[in-house]
Amino acid sequence: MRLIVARCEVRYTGRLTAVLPEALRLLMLKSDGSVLVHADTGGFKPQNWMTPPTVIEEEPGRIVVRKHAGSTEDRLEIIVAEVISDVSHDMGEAAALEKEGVERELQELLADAPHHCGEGFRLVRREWPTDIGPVDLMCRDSGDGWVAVEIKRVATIDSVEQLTRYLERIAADPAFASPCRGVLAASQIKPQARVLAESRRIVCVEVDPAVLRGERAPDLTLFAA
Amino acid sequence: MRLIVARCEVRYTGRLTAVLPEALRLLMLKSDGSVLVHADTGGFKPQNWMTPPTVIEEEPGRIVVRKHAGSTEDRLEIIVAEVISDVSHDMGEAAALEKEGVERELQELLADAPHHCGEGFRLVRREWPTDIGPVDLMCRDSGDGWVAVEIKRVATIDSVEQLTRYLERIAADPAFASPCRGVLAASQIKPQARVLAESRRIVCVEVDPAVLRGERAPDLTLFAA
DNA sequence: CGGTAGATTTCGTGA
DNA sequence: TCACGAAGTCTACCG
Repeated sequence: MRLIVARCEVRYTGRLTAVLPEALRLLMLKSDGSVLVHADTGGFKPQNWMTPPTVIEEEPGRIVVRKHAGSTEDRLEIIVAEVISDVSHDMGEAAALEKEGVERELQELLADAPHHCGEGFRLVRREWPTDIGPVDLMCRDSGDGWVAVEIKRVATIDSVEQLTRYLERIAADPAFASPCRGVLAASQIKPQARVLAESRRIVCVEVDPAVLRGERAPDLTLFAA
Repeated sequence: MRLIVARCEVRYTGRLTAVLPEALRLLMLKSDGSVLVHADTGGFKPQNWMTPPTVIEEEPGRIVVRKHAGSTEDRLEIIVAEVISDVSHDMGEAAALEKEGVERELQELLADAPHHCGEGFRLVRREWPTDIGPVDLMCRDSGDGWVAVEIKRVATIDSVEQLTRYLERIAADPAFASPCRGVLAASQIKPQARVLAESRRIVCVEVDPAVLRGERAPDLTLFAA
């Protein structure tokens, strides 16, 4: 990784046109071809950047980063007025991130305990294929009726639209003799999503990942213990 | 801005739990409180991070970053095994980014020239309010009929869903005596969005921002000149 | 390579 | 503060 602290002007042309007036910034050139321009503020996001694959050309006072983007070309031009610091570090391989708590884990937990989505639910299969994408969980309820379960970490209006599209496709599928209803299961369900879901007769279920993992008893809060 | 190159292990707990095994990485501490952990690969995104507002505690061999996130707390813990480099730079204010070419500009251009959305279109108002959000442009067509125009840079299935919701709300609004049709205007319309739109009798219009800006003549390509 | 869905999305804006 | 929509979203996955 090469780190350059420099007074520079930056121009980007591609999906939009942008100009950063001359100022002191950090230029980060990664070994995978990424180029990031960071200011001392602005949080997470670089002020400007280019993701791999890139071609980097360097000449005194100027760094040009190019990238093919369909029929056109993305171009990041850095005009360097003054270099304060320019160092390189060989970092080798940085082991990948291990994480839990995302939607994938929620789907695994609910697949192992589908009754948390509704009383008497039994799993038929995960990732049930339809012609517009897979339903997260396809279940049968206590009356043997079909239930399509859509799982989200945070359920929004878009989640309801997504499940609605699946239900439309399933309703149009002659393989389904009996009707299929929908359940939206999520750690958090936005109020507007809940309203839209219920207006479409989709059942909303909020699930607590800690309960599913067995780390906390259901129907108990921290204060009730 | 403080730049630390160090062999370190990183643990994050908050919206999820994540662990980065010990490896050589760049730690970026911005003056606004942002903390970013970058590897030499992985492009745009830090391997781990925390956005302001944060509280940073430092002791030998350990940096802890905290942040209030609703009822709980986000915590980023960096266990530093070996420091390779540790430098600080005063960067002052980096002037803001100036950009054009985004959806906002497209909406302004089409508001000034609504006939690009359909022959004889006249603008009634921008950001026409409905109870589920504003319609980008509300127009009248050559026959004095209502037209709701949704503007996107890239139109996807979600864009069609959004416009459909607006049209549903407008149809249910007693203030509209005559029916309102929908037009989806975008620089690029995804094929599946086009199919869904046309199945719902929504007209699709692809617009070229360069033509709207008057930089290029309509109905001419670069090769036709 | 294009399309879809997820993300600790982040980020801005308006109520 | 909350909620919604845009983003040069970026990224992984699947066809």
